[in-house]
Amino acid sequence: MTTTVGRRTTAADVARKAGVSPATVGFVLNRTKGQTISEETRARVLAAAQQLNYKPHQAARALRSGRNKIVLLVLPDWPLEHSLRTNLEVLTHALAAHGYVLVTFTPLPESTATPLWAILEPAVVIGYATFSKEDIADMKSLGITNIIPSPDATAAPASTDFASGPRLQAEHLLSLGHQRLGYACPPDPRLRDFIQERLQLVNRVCTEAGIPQPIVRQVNYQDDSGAAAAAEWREAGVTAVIAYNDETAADVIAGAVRSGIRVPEDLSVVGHDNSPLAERFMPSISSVAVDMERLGIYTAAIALHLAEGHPLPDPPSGTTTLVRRESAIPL
Amino acid sequence: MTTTVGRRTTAADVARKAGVSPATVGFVLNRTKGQTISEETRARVLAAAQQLNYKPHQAARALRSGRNKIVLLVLPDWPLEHSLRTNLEVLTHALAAHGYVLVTFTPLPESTATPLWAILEPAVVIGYATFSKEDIADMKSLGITNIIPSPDATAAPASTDFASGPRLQAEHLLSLGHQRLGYACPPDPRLRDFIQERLQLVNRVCTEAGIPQPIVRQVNYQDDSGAAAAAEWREAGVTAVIAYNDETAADVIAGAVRSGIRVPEDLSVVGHDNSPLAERFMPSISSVAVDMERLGIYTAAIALHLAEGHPLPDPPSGTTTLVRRESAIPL
DNA sequence: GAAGTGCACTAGTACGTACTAGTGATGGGT
DNA sequence: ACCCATCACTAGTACGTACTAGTGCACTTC
Repeated sequence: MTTTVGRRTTAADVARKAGVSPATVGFVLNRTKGQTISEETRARVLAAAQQLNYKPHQAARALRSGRNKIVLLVLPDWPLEHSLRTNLEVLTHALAAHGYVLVTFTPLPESTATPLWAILEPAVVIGYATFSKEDIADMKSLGITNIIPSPDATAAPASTDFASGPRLQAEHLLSLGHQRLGYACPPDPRLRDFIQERLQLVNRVCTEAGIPQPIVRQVNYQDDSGAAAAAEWREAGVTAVIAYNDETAADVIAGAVRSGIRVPEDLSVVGHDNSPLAERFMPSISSVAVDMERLGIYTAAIALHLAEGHPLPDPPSGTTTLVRRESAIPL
Repeated sequence: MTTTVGRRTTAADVARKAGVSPATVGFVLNRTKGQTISEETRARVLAAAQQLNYKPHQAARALRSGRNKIVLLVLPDWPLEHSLRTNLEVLTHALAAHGYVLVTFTPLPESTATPLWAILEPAVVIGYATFSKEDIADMKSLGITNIIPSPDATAAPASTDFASGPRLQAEHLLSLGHQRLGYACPPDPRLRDFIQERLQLVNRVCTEAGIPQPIVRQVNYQDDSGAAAAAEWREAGVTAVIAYNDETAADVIAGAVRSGIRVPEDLSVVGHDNSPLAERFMPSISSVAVDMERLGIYTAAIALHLAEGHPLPDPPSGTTTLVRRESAIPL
């Protein structure tokens, strides 16, 4: 209840109250190794810090130690998938457990504003899109070396497992006996590269199985592209469609049903992300679920490995599974 | 290309290169008012800073000036509505335009971890849930006085306009001639207070219109509560249902349709949030759209007002509108 | 020509922390 | 009795910035 207006409590205040030097306070509070402090003094310092409600000034700490406890997550400027939200939460809390703070940031392509990493100078930068050469050079010039995915080889955090999603979609439909597939993707130009990536994985499975590659169509809920695509697929003998994500799957189903093609009787559909939409839609949508919980924890582990030298755990496996629902049935 | 390993470029380096004192560098770069610097010197300093790629050390700046440029957004630990995502993006960029950084944070109820505001000591804290007395006391003890919504009266950022959503839902159904209403909400206990709030707004409209208050039912996609609720409503003569959000609306529709009650012919349904689900669902769901773009800009303006004394704009109005779709028709 | 005024700068310091180098005291070994 | 090691601390400094309190100089005013 000491109303010392304006002045914040510093380590010096704690030192004065505990009757020791500021250095001792630092040793106690930071558990500095290589320093021996008597149990009695330690207790006195701790008590004083508690009573004064001492909180170290982060800016001063960062200035002195030359590093802060910020992890910057750079998100792409494209529509976010539902599952990312879980991922963010898990990542936030896994890092917070070690005193780190997760800051998210979406750079706008047209913006000339300083990227956030120049302002925050985070201990680690995680990119959910890959960084450009210029970005990496910029970061390195700022002394930021902990970058995920690592620019000089070594593993990407989660992309390995993400790759198995499209594979699962294709294999699921093949195992149901479908031989002629369609692929549905949203028209959003920002997604182009990702669509290509997923599509290639699907193509590879088809090639391996000795069936033709899927017929690709863009589908949108704002027009009748869903119905048009469904008709074309039907014409071509397609019996099952792989959708880029659950929303696109819903668009395909809506387009098909509205033009008299039954799902799943006439056309099976598989989505991706296992979003709430997939569970709620009528018919409910078979989809690929990614265990964001474990992936988030793994990403946090990589970040802490880079920042603090924590041991690096093995990459998780089996984080991607297929959830069977109503929208896909055997041929 | 000077590979001065490890050492970062400081204002002193710039000063040396430009042949001036470090103070002058500060004056030029910060456009300190009350200081006159010749045009020639200014240009020389700017050029030197550019060449050395000088970026002020944020921690040092924060330490010296006593304030940083972080705005902390505290998000509640409840399922996020779709619209929030847009809101976040707008807020992030509106603040970034003035050099501020938006950090989001979700405290976990069971967690004993230090709240993020103690670590970051942000210039402004924005809460999308209201803060507890303890939280506010904690912030004040850390010298954080810029809190939104303001603990000592004055306006909340967006809640005013959020309040009109439930009102719009009810008025829309009344205008379609419905006299006996149902209210559907998700069972999530974390949402209880918000459901209560929205429900009361709906109740008020009903009372004003002289019709009975809606019959409230919890609805969930995991069981047949949707079908059960639909049956009970029908029994009671309910012809239209207000849903807490679009997901709940979808649950109601799914439950009704699966048990033979047609939507909208037998039962009209109105959602809230105008999420992608509302557009895609079959039937598509009439819903309340909130203009997150404008609300985000307004929230940023409040934050900048508190942090920098920027002028406070008038609160936006008409940010909430009802989008008519297939799920609600005249009685 | 003395005093005053404004310009264009500089020297130097404080912010709060983490940590290095050092200091006195105690104790063990020979 | 002497030396050295260990313990338990303390004095003091550097981190990079923003800004206060000057300083020297040209130029005007009476």
